[in-house]
Amino acid sequence: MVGTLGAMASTEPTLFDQVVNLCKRRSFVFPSAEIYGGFRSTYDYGPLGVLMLRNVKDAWWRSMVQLRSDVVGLDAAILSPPKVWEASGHLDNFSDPLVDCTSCKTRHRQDQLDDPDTCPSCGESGTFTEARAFNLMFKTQAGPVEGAGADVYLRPETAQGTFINFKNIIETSRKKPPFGIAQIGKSFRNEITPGNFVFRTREFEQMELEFFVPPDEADSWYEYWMNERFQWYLDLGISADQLRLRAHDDDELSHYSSGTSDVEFLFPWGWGELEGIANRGDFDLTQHAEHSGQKLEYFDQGTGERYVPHCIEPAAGATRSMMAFLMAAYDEEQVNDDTRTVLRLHPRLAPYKVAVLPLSKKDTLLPKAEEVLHSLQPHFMCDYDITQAIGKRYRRQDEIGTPYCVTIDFDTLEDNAVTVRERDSMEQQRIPVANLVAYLNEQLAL
RNA sequence: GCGGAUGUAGCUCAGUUGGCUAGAGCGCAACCUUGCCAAGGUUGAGGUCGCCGGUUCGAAUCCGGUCAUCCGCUCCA
Repeated sequence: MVGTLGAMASTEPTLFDQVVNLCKRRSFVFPSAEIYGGFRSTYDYGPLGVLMLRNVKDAWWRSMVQLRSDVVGLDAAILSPPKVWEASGHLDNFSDPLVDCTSCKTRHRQDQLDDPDTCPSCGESGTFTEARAFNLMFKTQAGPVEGAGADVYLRPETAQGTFINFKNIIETSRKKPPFGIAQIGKSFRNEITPGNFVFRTREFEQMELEFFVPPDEADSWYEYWMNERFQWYLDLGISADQLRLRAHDDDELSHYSSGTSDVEFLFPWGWGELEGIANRGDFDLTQHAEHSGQKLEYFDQGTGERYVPHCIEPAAGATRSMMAFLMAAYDEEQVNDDTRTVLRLHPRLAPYKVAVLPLSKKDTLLPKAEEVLHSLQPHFMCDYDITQAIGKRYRRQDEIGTPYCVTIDFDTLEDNAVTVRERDSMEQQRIPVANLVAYLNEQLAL
Protein backbone atom coordinates (compact mmCIF):
# COMPACT_ATOMS: atom_id res chain seq x y z
CA MET A 1 0.00 0.00 0.00
CA VAL A 2 0.92 3.64 -0.18
CA GLY A 3 2.31 5.19 2.99
CA THR A 4 0.14 7.05 5.45
CA LEU A 5 -1.02 10.30 3.97
CA GLY A 6 -0.54 13.49 5.85
CA ALA A 7 1.40 12.87 9.03
CA MET A 8 1.72 16.35 10.48
CA ALA A 9 3.92 17.48 13.31
CA SER A 10 1.29 17.09 16.01
CA THR A 11 0.63 13.72 17.62
CA GLU A 12 -3.10 14.43 17.43
CA PRO A 13 -4.55 13.36 14.12
CA THR A 14 -5.28 16.56 12.23
CA LEU A 15 -8.44 17.40 10.35
CA PHE A 16 -6.45 16.77 7.20
CA ASP A 17 -5.48 13.26 8.32
CA GLN A 18 -8.99 12.47 9.44
CA VAL A 19 -10.58 13.53 6.18
CA VAL A 20 -7.97 11.74 4.06
CA ASN A 21 -8.47 8.67 6.20
CA LEU A 22 -12.23 8.84 5.86
CA CYS A 23 -11.90 9.25 2.11
CA LYS A 24 -9.95 6.03 1.87
CA ARG A 25 -11.94 4.09 4.45
CA ARG A 26 -15.32 4.94 3.02
CA SER A 27 -14.44 4.86 -0.66
CA PHE A 28 -14.48 8.54 -1.53
CA VAL A 29 -10.95 8.81 -2.92
CA PHE A 30 -8.23 6.22 -3.52
CA PRO A 31 -4.62 6.82 -4.57
CA SER A 32 -4.47 5.78 -8.21
CA ALA A 33 -2.78 2.55 -9.32
CA GLU A 34 -2.39 1.56 -5.69
CA ILE A 35 -1.81 -2.13 -6.42
CA TYR A 36 1.26 -1.07 -8.40
CA GLY A 37 2.62 1.08 -5.60
CA GLY A 38 0.68 4.18 -6.54
CA PHE A 39 1.15 6.81 -9.22
CA ARG A 40 2.05 10.28 -8.15
CA SER A 41 -0.54 13.03 -8.23
CA THR A 42 -3.40 10.90 -9.48
CA TYR A 43 -6.46 9.84 -7.55
CA ASP A 44 -9.46 7.70 -8.30
CA TYR A 45 -12.92 8.58 -7.05
CA GLY A 46 -14.61 5.53 -5.50
CA PRO A 47 -18.28 4.66 -5.08
CA LEU A 48 -19.03 7.53 -2.67
CA GLY A 49 -16.53 9.97 -4.16
CA VAL A 50 -18.00 9.75 -7.63
CA LEU A 51 -21.43 10.51 -6.21
CA MET A 52 -20.22 13.49 -4.24
CA LEU A 53 -18.01 14.91 -6.98
CA ARG A 54 -20.92 14.64 -9.38
CA ASN A 55 -23.11 16.42 -6.82
CA VAL A 56 -20.59 19.27 -6.56
CA LYS A 57 -20.57 19.64 -10.33
CA ASP A 58 -24.36 19.35 -10.54
CA ALA A 59 -24.75 22.02 -7.85
CA TRP A 60 -22.48 24.32 -9.84
CA TRP A 61 -24.32 23.62 -13.12
CA ARG A 62 -27.65 24.15 -11.38
CA SER A 63 -26.68 27.58 -10.11
CA MET A 64 -24.77 28.66 -13.23
CA VAL A 65 -26.91 27.23 -16.02
CA GLN A 66 -30.23 25.82 -14.86
CA LEU A 67 -31.30 28.74 -12.67
CA ARG A 68 -30.22 31.40 -15.19
CA SER A 69 -31.37 32.40 -18.64
CA ASP A 70 -28.15 34.15 -19.62
CA VAL A 71 -25.80 31.16 -19.54
CA VAL A 72 -25.52 28.19 -21.90
CA GLY A 73 -23.40 25.07 -21.56
CA LEU A 74 -20.55 23.54 -23.53
CA ASP A 75 -18.36 20.46 -23.44
CA ALA A 76 -15.29 21.03 -25.60
CA ALA A 77 -12.48 18.64 -26.55
CA ILE A 78 -9.56 17.96 -24.26
CA LEU A 79 -7.13 17.40 -27.15
CA SER A 80 -6.25 20.56 -28.99
CA PRO A 81 -3.83 21.76 -31.66
CA PRO A 82 -0.83 24.02 -30.87
CA LYS A 83 -2.44 27.02 -32.57
CA VAL A 84 -4.95 27.33 -29.75
CA TRP A 85 -2.18 27.56 -27.17
CA GLU A 86 -0.04 29.86 -29.25
CA ALA A 87 -2.98 32.25 -29.39
CA SER A 88 -3.85 31.91 -25.73
CA GLY A 89 -0.29 32.59 -24.65
CA HIS A 90 0.07 29.27 -22.85
CA LEU A 91 2.91 28.02 -25.03
CA ASP A 92 4.96 31.05 -24.06
CA ASN A 93 3.80 31.58 -20.54
CA PHE A 94 3.32 28.02 -19.40
CA SER A 95 7.01 27.16 -19.69
CA ASP A 96 9.62 28.41 -17.28
CA PRO A 97 13.37 27.97 -17.75
CA LEU A 98 14.68 26.56 -14.47
CA VAL A 99 18.24 26.14 -13.22
CA ASP A 100 19.49 24.16 -10.22
CA CYS A 101 22.36 25.30 -8.04
CA THR A 102 24.73 22.35 -7.67
CA SER A 103 26.24 23.92 -4.55
CA CYS A 104 23.25 24.52 -2.31
CA LYS A 105 20.70 22.34 -4.17
CA THR A 106 18.17 25.11 -4.68
CA ARG A 107 16.17 25.73 -7.84
CA HIS A 108 15.51 29.07 -9.47
CA ARG A 109 13.70 30.56 -12.42
CA GLN A 110 16.41 31.71 -14.78
CA ASP A 111 14.35 34.64 -16.07
CA GLN A 112 13.93 36.00 -12.56
CA LEU A 113 17.63 36.11 -11.65
CA ASP A 114 19.29 39.52 -11.49
CA ASP A 115 22.67 37.93 -12.21
CA PRO A 116 22.17 34.84 -14.40
CA ASP A 117 25.38 33.26 -13.10
CA THR A 118 25.07 33.76 -9.32
CA CYS A 119 22.90 31.74 -6.99
CA PRO A 120 20.78 34.06 -4.82
CA SER A 121 20.56 31.39 -2.11
CA CYS A 122 24.22 30.68 -1.42
CA GLY A 123 25.96 33.42 -3.41
CA GLU A 124 28.14 30.97 -5.33
CA SER A 125 28.86 31.70 -8.97
CA GLY A 126 29.03 29.25 -11.85
CA THR A 127 27.23 26.54 -9.94
CA PHE A 128 24.07 26.43 -12.04
CA THR A 129 23.05 23.50 -14.19
CA GLU A 130 21.93 24.04 -17.75
CA ALA A 131 18.55 25.73 -17.90
CA ARG A 132 15.73 23.29 -18.52
CA ALA A 133 12.35 24.30 -19.82
CA PHE A 134 9.45 23.14 -17.74
CA ASN A 135 6.45 23.26 -20.00
CA LEU A 136 3.45 22.89 -17.81
CA MET A 137 1.30 21.53 -20.63
CA PHE A 138 1.10 17.84 -21.41
CA LYS A 139 2.10 17.17 -24.99
CA THR A 140 1.44 14.11 -27.09
CA GLN A 141 1.12 13.20 -30.77
CA ALA A 142 -1.95 12.62 -32.86
CA GLY A 143 -1.73 9.34 -34.72
CA PRO A 144 -0.34 6.02 -33.59
CA VAL A 145 3.14 6.29 -35.08
CA GLU A 146 5.59 7.70 -32.56
CA GLY A 147 7.02 11.03 -33.71
CA ALA A 148 5.19 11.06 -37.04
CA GLY A 149 2.00 12.83 -36.03
CA ALA A 150 1.19 16.40 -35.27
CA ASP A 151 1.83 17.74 -31.79
CA VAL A 152 -1.26 17.80 -29.64
CA TYR A 153 -1.75 19.29 -26.19
CA LEU A 154 -3.99 18.25 -23.36
CA ARG A 155 -5.79 21.43 -22.37
CA PRO A 156 -4.44 23.12 -19.23
CA GLU A 157 -7.77 24.90 -18.76
CA THR A 158 -11.24 24.49 -20.21
CA ALA A 159 -11.54 28.22 -20.96
CA GLN A 160 -9.85 28.14 -24.38
CA GLY A 161 -12.33 25.55 -25.60
CA THR A 162 -14.99 28.10 -24.76
CA PHE A 163 -13.30 31.02 -26.51
CA ILE A 164 -12.78 29.07 -29.71
CA ASN A 165 -16.49 28.22 -29.69
CA PHE A 166 -17.58 31.82 -29.11
CA LYS A 167 -18.45 32.32 -32.77
CA ASN A 168 -20.40 29.05 -33.00
CA ILE A 169 -22.40 29.81 -29.91
CA ILE A 170 -23.18 33.43 -30.56
CA GLU A 171 -24.41 32.47 -34.04
CA THR A 172 -26.62 29.61 -32.89
CA SER A 173 -27.80 30.29 -29.36
CA ARG A 174 -29.49 33.67 -29.87
CA LYS A 175 -27.63 34.96 -26.83
CA LYS A 176 -26.14 38.42 -26.68
CA PRO A 177 -23.88 40.09 -24.15
CA PRO A 178 -24.11 39.99 -21.26
CA PHE A 179 -24.23 36.21 -21.51
CA GLY A 180 -22.07 33.31 -20.46
CA ILE A 181 -20.82 29.88 -21.52
CA ALA A 182 -20.35 27.30 -18.79
CA GLN A 183 -18.14 24.28 -18.98
CA ILE A 184 -17.12 21.47 -16.63
CA GLY A 185 -14.30 19.13 -17.50
CA LYS A 186 -10.86 17.78 -16.93
CA SER A 187 -7.70 19.80 -17.40
CA PHE A 188 -4.06 18.81 -17.16
CA ARG A 189 -1.01 20.65 -15.91
CA ASN A 190 2.47 19.30 -15.37
CA GLU A 191 2.74 20.84 -11.93
CA ILE A 192 6.28 20.73 -10.61
CA THR A 193 5.10 20.06 -7.10
CA PRO A 194 1.69 18.45 -6.80
CA GLY A 195 0.50 17.69 -3.33
CA ASN A 196 -1.84 18.12 -0.39
CA PHE A 197 -3.95 15.15 -1.40
CA VAL A 198 -6.34 16.17 -4.20
CA PHE A 199 -5.66 19.90 -3.74
CA ARG A 200 -3.04 20.12 -6.46
CA THR A 201 -2.98 17.27 -8.95
CA ARG A 202 -1.72 17.10 -12.52
CA GLU A 203 -5.09 15.88 -13.71
CA PHE A 204 -7.99 17.81 -12.25
CA GLU A 205 -11.49 18.93 -12.97
CA GLN A 206 -12.58 22.51 -13.53
CA MET A 207 -15.90 24.31 -13.50
CA GLU A 208 -15.49 27.46 -15.57
CA LEU A 209 -17.81 30.18 -16.73
CA GLU A 210 -16.79 32.66 -19.40
CA PHE A 211 -19.17 35.59 -19.12
CA PHE A 212 -19.10 38.02 -22.06
CA VAL A 213 -20.12 41.60 -21.44
CA PRO A 214 -20.05 45.01 -23.13
CA PRO A 215 -16.66 46.60 -22.29
CA ASP A 216 -18.12 49.34 -20.12
CA GLU A 217 -19.93 46.79 -17.95
CA ALA A 218 -16.87 44.67 -17.20
CA ASP A 219 -16.10 46.14 -13.79
CA SER A 220 -19.62 45.84 -12.46
CA TRP A 221 -19.96 42.26 -13.70
CA TYR A 222 -16.62 41.42 -12.12
CA GLU A 223 -17.98 42.63 -8.78
CA TYR A 224 -21.22 40.78 -9.36
CA TRP A 225 -19.54 37.41 -10.02
CA MET A 226 -17.19 37.80 -7.09
CA ASN A 227 -20.11 38.11 -4.71
CA GLU A 228 -22.19 35.49 -6.47
CA ARG A 229 -19.46 32.89 -6.34
CA PHE A 230 -18.51 33.64 -2.76
CA GLN A 231 -22.13 33.18 -1.76
CA TRP A 232 -22.31 29.82 -3.56
CA TYR A 233 -19.86 28.24 -1.14
CA LEU A 234 -21.67 29.74 1.84
CA ASP A 235 -24.99 28.40 0.56
CA LEU A 236 -23.54 24.90 0.35
CA GLY A 237 -22.43 24.88 3.95
CA ILE A 238 -18.96 26.41 4.26
CA SER A 239 -18.98 28.84 7.17
CA ALA A 240 -18.01 32.47 6.71
CA ASP A 241 -14.96 32.22 8.98
CA GLN A 242 -13.48 29.51 6.72
CA LEU A 243 -13.91 31.50 3.54
CA ARG A 244 -12.44 34.71 2.21
CA LEU A 245 -12.15 36.72 -0.97
CA ARG A 246 -8.64 37.89 -1.78
CA ALA A 247 -7.68 40.26 -4.58
CA HIS A 248 -4.44 39.48 -6.40
CA ASP A 249 -1.60 41.95 -6.24
CA ASP A 250 -0.48 43.34 -9.56
CA ASP A 251 2.60 41.12 -9.69
CA GLU A 252 0.48 38.00 -9.17
CA LEU A 253 -1.77 38.70 -12.12
CA SER A 254 -1.85 36.24 -14.98
CA HIS A 255 -0.84 37.31 -18.46
CA TYR A 256 -4.48 37.61 -19.49
CA SER A 257 -5.93 39.32 -16.46
CA SER A 258 -6.53 42.92 -15.55
CA GLY A 259 -7.96 41.94 -12.18
CA THR A 260 -8.33 38.66 -10.29
CA SER A 261 -9.83 37.71 -6.94
CA ASP A 262 -9.63 34.29 -5.36
CA VAL A 263 -12.22 32.61 -3.22
CA GLU A 264 -10.07 30.93 -0.60
CA PHE A 265 -10.86 28.24 1.95
CA LEU A 266 -9.02 27.83 5.23
CA PHE A 267 -7.44 24.41 4.71
CA PRO A 268 -5.55 22.76 7.57
CA TRP A 269 -2.29 24.00 6.01
CA GLY A 270 -3.55 27.53 5.44
CA TRP A 271 -5.64 29.50 2.97
CA GLY A 272 -5.93 27.83 -0.42
CA GLU A 273 -7.64 28.85 -3.64
CA LEU A 274 -10.96 27.25 -4.55
CA GLU A 275 -11.85 29.56 -7.36
CA GLY A 276 -10.44 32.54 -9.21
CA ILE A 277 -12.66 35.29 -10.60
CA ALA A 278 -10.71 37.04 -13.34
CA ASN A 279 -11.42 40.04 -15.48
CA ARG A 280 -9.84 38.84 -18.72
CA GLY A 281 -10.80 41.91 -20.70
CA ASP A 282 -10.88 41.27 -24.44
CA PHE A 283 -7.53 39.48 -24.36
CA ASP A 284 -8.72 36.01 -25.37
CA LEU A 285 -11.18 36.89 -28.12
CA THR A 286 -8.71 39.38 -29.56
CA GLN A 287 -5.90 36.85 -29.54
CA HIS A 288 -7.99 34.16 -31.18
CA ALA A 289 -9.36 36.65 -33.73
CA GLU A 290 -5.80 37.62 -34.68
CA HIS A 291 -4.49 34.07 -34.85
CA SER A 292 -7.49 32.55 -36.62
CA GLY A 293 -8.35 35.46 -38.89
CA GLN A 294 -11.99 35.16 -37.80
CA LYS A 295 -14.09 37.99 -36.48
CA LEU A 296 -14.85 37.34 -32.82
CA GLU A 297 -17.03 40.27 -31.95
CA TYR A 298 -20.61 41.27 -31.37
CA PHE A 299 -22.71 43.61 -33.44
CA ASP A 300 -25.44 45.30 -31.44
CA GLN A 301 -28.39 45.85 -33.81
CA GLY A 302 -29.98 48.29 -31.39
CA THR A 303 -27.14 50.74 -31.07
CA GLY A 304 -25.30 49.90 -34.27
CA GLU A 305 -22.17 49.26 -32.20
CA ARG A 306 -19.63 46.57 -33.00
CA TYR A 307 -17.32 45.48 -30.20
CA VAL A 308 -15.20 42.66 -28.81
CA PRO A 309 -16.92 41.62 -25.59
CA HIS A 310 -14.91 41.62 -22.39
CA CYS A 311 -14.85 38.41 -20.41
CA ILE A 312 -15.35 37.81 -16.70
CA GLU A 313 -14.24 34.32 -15.74
CA PRO A 314 -15.17 32.55 -12.52
CA ALA A 315 -13.00 29.38 -12.67
CA ALA A 316 -13.46 26.84 -9.90
CA GLY A 317 -11.71 23.58 -9.08
CA ALA A 318 -14.25 20.78 -8.73
CA THR A 319 -11.96 18.33 -7.00
CA ARG A 320 -10.47 20.77 -4.53
CA SER A 321 -13.91 22.18 -3.81
CA MET A 322 -15.11 18.71 -2.96
CA MET A 323 -12.20 18.42 -0.55
CA ALA A 324 -13.10 21.76 1.03
CA PHE A 325 -16.73 20.71 1.43
CA LEU A 326 -15.58 17.50 3.10
CA MET A 327 -13.31 19.33 5.51
CA ALA A 328 -15.91 21.95 6.32
CA ALA A 329 -18.50 19.22 6.97
CA TYR A 330 -16.33 16.92 9.08
CA ASP A 331 -17.36 16.79 12.71
CA GLU A 332 -16.92 14.55 15.72
CA GLU A 333 -19.24 14.73 18.68
CA GLN A 334 -19.70 12.84 21.92
CA VAL A 335 -22.83 10.69 22.08
CA ASN A 336 -23.17 8.83 25.36
CA ASP A 337 -19.68 7.39 25.83
CA ASP A 338 -18.93 7.23 22.19
CA THR A 339 -17.60 9.51 19.49
CA ARG A 340 -19.90 10.05 16.56
CA THR A 341 -18.24 11.02 13.29
CA VAL A 342 -20.65 12.97 11.15
CA LEU A 343 -20.29 14.72 7.82
CA ARG A 344 -22.65 17.66 8.04
CA LEU A 345 -22.89 17.93 4.27
CA HIS A 346 -25.48 20.00 2.49
CA PRO A 347 -28.14 17.49 1.29
CA ARG A 348 -27.40 18.46 -2.30
CA LEU A 349 -23.79 17.32 -1.88
CA ALA A 350 -24.36 14.19 0.20
CA PRO A 351 -23.57 10.99 -1.75
CA TYR A 352 -26.72 9.31 -0.50
CA LYS A 353 -29.81 11.31 0.37
CA VAL A 354 -31.59 8.45 2.11
CA ALA A 355 -30.60 5.12 3.65
CA VAL A 356 -33.21 2.40 3.95
CA LEU A 357 -32.64 0.22 7.00
CA PRO A 358 -34.80 -2.73 8.01
CA LEU A 359 -34.66 -2.94 11.79
CA SER A 360 -33.99 -6.65 11.54
CA LYS A 361 -33.01 -8.86 8.67
CA LYS A 362 -35.75 -11.26 9.61
CA ASP A 363 -37.47 -12.47 6.45
CA THR A 364 -40.72 -10.73 7.27
CA LEU A 365 -39.18 -7.23 7.13
CA LEU A 366 -37.03 -7.52 4.01
CA PRO A 367 -39.78 -7.57 1.36
CA LYS A 368 -41.33 -4.47 2.91
CA ALA A 369 -37.94 -2.75 3.17
CA GLU A 370 -37.22 -3.47 -0.49
CA GLU A 371 -40.64 -2.17 -1.44
CA VAL A 372 -39.92 1.11 0.36
CA LEU A 373 -36.44 1.26 -1.18
CA HIS A 374 -37.83 0.83 -4.67
CA SER A 375 -40.40 3.55 -4.07
CA LEU A 376 -37.59 5.98 -3.13
CA GLN A 377 -34.96 5.12 -5.72
CA PRO A 378 -36.59 6.99 -8.63
CA HIS A 379 -36.43 10.15 -6.52
CA PHE A 380 -33.26 9.92 -4.44
CA MET A 381 -29.86 8.27 -4.45
CA CYS A 382 -30.41 5.61 -1.77
CA ASP A 383 -28.28 3.27 0.27
CA TYR A 384 -29.64 -0.01 1.59
CA ASP A 385 -28.03 -1.64 4.62
CA ILE A 386 -29.35 -4.69 6.44
CA THR A 387 -26.34 -5.84 8.43
CA GLN A 388 -25.63 -5.49 12.15
CA ALA A 389 -27.31 -3.35 14.81
CA ILE A 390 -29.42 -0.37 13.85
CA GLY A 391 -27.33 2.07 15.92
CA LYS A 392 -24.23 1.00 14.09
CA ARG A 393 -25.91 1.53 10.76
CA TYR A 394 -26.99 5.04 11.76
CA ARG A 395 -23.35 5.84 12.56
CA ARG A 396 -22.19 4.45 9.25
CA GLN A 397 -24.59 6.78 7.48
CA ASP A 398 -23.58 9.74 9.68
CA GLU A 399 -19.97 9.20 8.69
CA ILE A 400 -20.76 9.58 4.98
CA GLY A 401 -23.21 12.44 5.45
CA THR A 402 -26.52 10.75 4.59
CA PRO A 403 -29.18 13.27 5.71
CA TYR A 404 -32.03 10.81 6.35
CA CYS A 405 -32.38 7.20 7.43
CA VAL A 406 -35.65 5.38 6.90
CA THR A 407 -36.18 2.44 9.24
CA ILE A 408 -38.67 -0.32 8.59
CA ASP A 409 -39.75 -2.08 11.79
CA PHE A 410 -42.30 -4.70 12.77
CA ASP A 411 -44.99 -2.06 13.24
CA THR A 412 -44.50 -1.02 9.61
CA LEU A 413 -46.14 -4.27 8.56
CA GLU A 414 -49.26 -3.20 10.51
CA ASP A 415 -49.45 0.60 10.12
CA ASN A 416 -47.51 1.05 6.84
CA ALA A 417 -45.42 3.82 8.40
CA VAL A 418 -41.66 4.14 8.89
CA THR A 419 -39.28 5.90 11.26
CA VAL A 420 -37.38 8.75 9.59
CA ARG A 421 -34.23 9.72 11.45
CA GLU A 422 -32.44 12.99 10.71
CA ARG A 423 -28.64 13.11 10.66
CA ASP A 424 -27.76 16.29 12.56
CA SER A 425 -30.38 16.25 15.33
CA MET A 426 -30.76 12.43 15.45
CA GLU A 427 -34.47 13.10 15.92
CA GLN A 428 -37.04 10.64 14.67
CA GLN A 429 -40.47 11.00 13.11
CA ARG A 430 -43.07 8.44 12.19
CA ILE A 431 -44.09 8.96 8.56
CA PRO A 432 -46.68 6.97 6.54
CA VAL A 433 -45.07 5.26 3.57
CA ALA A 434 -47.61 6.95 1.30
CA ASN A 435 -46.26 10.38 2.31
CA LEU A 436 -42.59 9.44 2.40
CA VAL A 437 -41.41 10.83 -0.94
CA ALA A 438 -43.25 14.11 -0.39
CA TYR A 439 -41.92 14.39 3.16
CA LEU A 440 -38.31 13.76 2.14
CA ASN A 441 -38.57 16.11 -0.82
CA GLU A 442 -39.73 18.85 1.48
CA GLN A 443 -37.04 18.17 4.09
CA LEU A 444 -34.17 17.79 1.64
CA ALA A 445 -35.19 20.78 -0.47
CA LEU A 446 -32.93 19.64 -3.27
C1' G B 1 14.25 18.14 -9.32
C1' C B 2 17.35 18.43 -4.45
C1' G B 3 17.70 17.31 0.98
C1' G B 4 15.44 14.81 5.30
C1' A B 5 11.90 11.25 7.28
C1' U B 6 8.64 7.21 6.53
C1' G B 7 6.47 2.47 4.20
C1' U B 8 4.03 -4.58 8.51
C1' A B 9 -4.01 -6.76 7.34
C1' G B 10 -9.28 -1.94 5.02
C1' C B 11 -7.67 1.50 9.49
C1' U B 12 -4.36 2.38 13.96
C1' C B 13 -0.19 -0.05 15.36
C1' A B 14 3.03 -4.19 17.90
C1' G B 15 6.95 -7.35 16.38
C1' U B 16 14.87 -6.63 15.10
C1' U B 17 21.57 -8.46 19.26
C1' G B 18 18.50 -11.80 11.68
C1' G B 19 15.56 -17.89 13.52
C1' C B 20 9.62 -22.16 14.25
C1' U B 21 3.02 -21.78 10.42
C1' A B 22 3.98 -12.61 11.26
C1' G B 23 0.25 -10.68 15.93
C1' A B 24 -3.50 -7.16 18.52
C1' G B 25 -7.54 -3.68 18.58
C1' C B 26 -11.04 -1.59 15.44
C1' G B 27 -13.45 -2.49 10.83
C1' C B 28 -15.54 -6.25 7.40
C1' A B 29 -18.48 -11.15 6.42
C1' A B 30 -21.64 -15.47 8.23
C1' C B 31 -24.57 -17.52 12.16
C1' C B 32 -26.91 -17.04 17.14
C1' U B 33 -28.88 -13.35 20.30
C1' U B 34 -30.94 -8.35 20.65
C1' G B 35 -34.68 -5.19 18.39
C1' C B 36 -34.09 2.47 17.33
C1' C B 37 -28.38 5.13 18.11
C1' A B 38 -21.08 1.72 17.21
C1' A B 39 -24.34 -4.32 22.98
C1' G B 40 -22.84 -9.72 23.52
C1' G B 41 -21.26 -14.74 21.73
C1' U B 42 -19.22 -18.18 17.99
C1' U B 43 -16.84 -18.59 13.41
C1' G B 44 -14.35 -16.61 9.25
C1' A B 45 -12.05 -13.75 5.20
C1' G B 46 -7.86 -10.60 4.60
C1' G B 47 -0.70 -9.63 4.82
C1' U B 48 4.73 -13.53 0.20
C1' C B 49 5.94 -7.16 5.97
C1' G B 50 5.77 -1.10 -0.81
C1' C B 51 8.60 -3.32 -5.06
C1' C B 52 13.34 -5.41 -7.16
C1' G B 53 18.02 -7.22 -6.12
C1' G B 54 22.17 -8.43 -2.71
C1' U B 55 24.53 -10.47 1.94
C1' U B 56 23.33 -15.00 4.87
C1' C B 57 22.23 -21.84 6.38
C1' G B 58 18.11 -18.39 7.26
C1' A B 59 15.76 -11.42 6.03
C1' A B 60 9.71 -7.94 8.03
C1' U B 61 14.64 -7.16 10.60
C1' C B 62 21.24 -5.83 7.49
C1' C B 63 22.93 -3.45 2.51
C1' G B 64 21.86 -1.27 -2.50
C1' G B 65 18.38 0.40 -5.95
C1' U B 66 13.47 1.78 -7.04
C1' C B 67 8.34 3.43 -6.24
C1' A B 68 5.08 6.11 -3.13
C1' U B 69 3.80 9.43 0.90
C1' C B 70 4.98 13.46 4.33
C1' C B 71 8.22 17.76 5.73
C1' G B 72 11.69 21.59 3.87
C1' C B 73 13.70 24.09 -0.59
C1' U B 74 12.16 25.30 -5.53
C1' C B 75 7.82 26.05 -8.43
C1' C B 76 2.73 27.09 -8.70
C1' A B 77 -2.34 30.90 -14.48
